[in-house]
Amino acid sequence: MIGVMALEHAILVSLLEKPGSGYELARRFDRSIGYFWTATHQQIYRVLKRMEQDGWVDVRDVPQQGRPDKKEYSVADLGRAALTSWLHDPIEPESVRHDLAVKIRGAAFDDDPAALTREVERHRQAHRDRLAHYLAGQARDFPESEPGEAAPRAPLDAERELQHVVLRGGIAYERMMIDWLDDVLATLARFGPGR
Amino acid sequence: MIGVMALEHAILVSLLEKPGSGYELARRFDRSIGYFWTATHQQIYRVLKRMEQDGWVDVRDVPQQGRPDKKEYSVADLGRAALTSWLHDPIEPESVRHDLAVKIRGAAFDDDPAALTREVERHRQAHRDRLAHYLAGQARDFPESEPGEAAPRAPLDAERELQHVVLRGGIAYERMMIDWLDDVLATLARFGPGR
DNA sequence: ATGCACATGTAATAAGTTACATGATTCA
DNA sequence: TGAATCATGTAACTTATTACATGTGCAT
Repeated sequence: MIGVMALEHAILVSLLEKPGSGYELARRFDRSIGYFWTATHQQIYRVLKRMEQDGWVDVRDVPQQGRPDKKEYSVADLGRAALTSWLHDPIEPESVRHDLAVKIRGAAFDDDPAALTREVERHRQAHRDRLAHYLAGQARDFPESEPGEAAPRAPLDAERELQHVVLRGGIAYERMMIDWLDDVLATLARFGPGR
Repeated sequence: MIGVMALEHAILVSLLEKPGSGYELARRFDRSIGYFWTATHQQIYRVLKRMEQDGWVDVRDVPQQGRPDKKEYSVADLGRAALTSWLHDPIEPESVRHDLAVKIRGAAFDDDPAALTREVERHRQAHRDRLAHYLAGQARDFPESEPGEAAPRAPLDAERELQHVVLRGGIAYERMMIDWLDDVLATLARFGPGR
């Protein structure tokens, strides 16, 4: 078996970090985990059901005051074994899908290339927003990391260190994207007015 | 309608750059276009058939010597209009899927974190290979760009400039990934031996 | 009463992957 | 004759998206 079905594994990692309900998982997938994996609540509930049937997770009904009851999921032994197995299984270096790159090459055949400039500026702003959000998260959750320093000075526990290095990856990605979109805008400006 | 169904649009762009058969498209999706969009030949033949039915592309039987005949596809007016419409339609800044990031956070719950080191090294090598491939392509197809210079000196035609800026994006992405994977390896080394 | 955050789902559709299948021509 | 490249497809399955659907409790 090759590296497939990663949503299950992302859920397992998230539940190992902290047990929670489908709703809570959906919110995490809009935040920290969502930085490198997206999933809607519909998908999460469906997969969670299957994982429960397969014995990967345990469920516990949690009555709540002031809000609807919830089902709290936690990782069972079988789930942990499945995760370990997946972790030891090599995966293919991911194949990227960049809609925006398709649009940029497509702009050569567009009568109105100014539309692309506006679109690229929108995306650039979105990446700036995301970068600001990541940096705020880093300052809040990893205050020990000095600005300009790639790594914390003293070794911490593995879980936190690994969360931090993933966050640094997100930060590097957003910075790269902003720089590249600047390059795209400069390129568009160079031949745009002369058309 | 929001920005969906981008395979059709990637095919339209590719056919506008140069008409070709499904087989040729599949090979392009393993090369230049494949840098930012992947598709198998099965997918391409299926979508091409639908696009033909919708009048987006024209087909022409091309008898060949020394090899099987092929169907050459080219973009019809309806297809060009569909592309323009999609180009002018804003798309969401893409949601990323990084299996490797899931694995990295998951490694905190793995008995054998050395397995992740090997996996990260494999990925790092794959990104180095891809970077070398991109740089070779740049040297071959855009010799006017000086090393260390972000952009060509004299304005070229839009199609080439846009292809080049997309390639520069691929190069920036691979460089960022290699640097980040170095950071990951350093992080793993810091707490790995002490476990 | 209206809207919002919390909470959990089903159904239909679209998109993507994997396995299977065929056939031509060239070259060793 | 056997492998490699070129060329085109079908079928089954899995995954992801979109639309629809329901209900609690709190605050305004």
